[in-house]
Amino acid sequence: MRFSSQREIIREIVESTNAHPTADWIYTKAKKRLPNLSLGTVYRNLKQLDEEGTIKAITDGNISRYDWNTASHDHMKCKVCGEIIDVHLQDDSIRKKIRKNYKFEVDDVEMTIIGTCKKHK
Amino acid sequence: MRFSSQREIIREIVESTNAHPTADWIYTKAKKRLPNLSLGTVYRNLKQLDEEGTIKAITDGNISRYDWNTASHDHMKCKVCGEIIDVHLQDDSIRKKIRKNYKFEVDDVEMTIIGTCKKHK
DNA sequence: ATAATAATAGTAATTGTTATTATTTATTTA
DNA sequence: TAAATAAATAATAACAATTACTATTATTAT
Repeated sequence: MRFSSQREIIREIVESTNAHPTADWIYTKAKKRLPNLSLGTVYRNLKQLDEEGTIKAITDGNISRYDWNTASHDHMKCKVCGEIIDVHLQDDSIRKKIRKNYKFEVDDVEMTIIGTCKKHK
Repeated sequence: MRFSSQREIIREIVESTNAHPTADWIYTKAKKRLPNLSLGTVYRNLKQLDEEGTIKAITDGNISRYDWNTASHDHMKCKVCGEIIDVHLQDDSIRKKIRKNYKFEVDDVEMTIIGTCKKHK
């Protein structure tokens, strides 16, 4: 994969926030620096960055969000405000349990806690 | 909510499989019994059945699937064949941990294990 | 510097889902 | 039982998120 300034800026924007932004949010932000950026370029680069493991695509309802934090962690999603909060809940008991009981090779454990955050309960 | 034969058939179809079908799959199956069923009717009824707690909508990548099993359980998804296998991994240590450490009110814990199933590894 | 080709902008197309509306159907009321 | 009511429907259009296409531009190897 060769250098592109578009991709660099997209990566910087993802890395600048803990808010798990959508492609469109990233596009709007990047557009200020690259006025004739196009949305397809954002999607293509986010996919590439995800594939090379620089960022991680996560799924929120039926839309994609992007996380700079590629280390294993979980999310708590507030159904009132939609905020997605990083949290670490997994221990390796889950992977152990799978290894023990199922013939299934684990790549990743995705866990989202749905509920109400402290600001809204 | 009043009776409709469309909704009954949609519910029966969801309850007939462990394959976590999509709206479109349900539509195709239901269409054989109700030749002028429309896809909007399928979506509307799936939403209603989910809201009243008869079935549970789950998210797979960026599309919706539907599960007759409304009891708390987890999923293992094979990245080769796409199959979603029911599994029970959670114990209440996760909910306990959240209660202890965060001011967050939990409604639901969604956990999906991504990996390779026994048929494909 | 030049050639090869990956990445881009701009745009069209596709997919999954929701909204609209005239008509039909289940339920309530007389 | 028949008429009044309002919820549900089929058909279709609209929508939002994402992907595909193509002529042009930019990066890199020679």
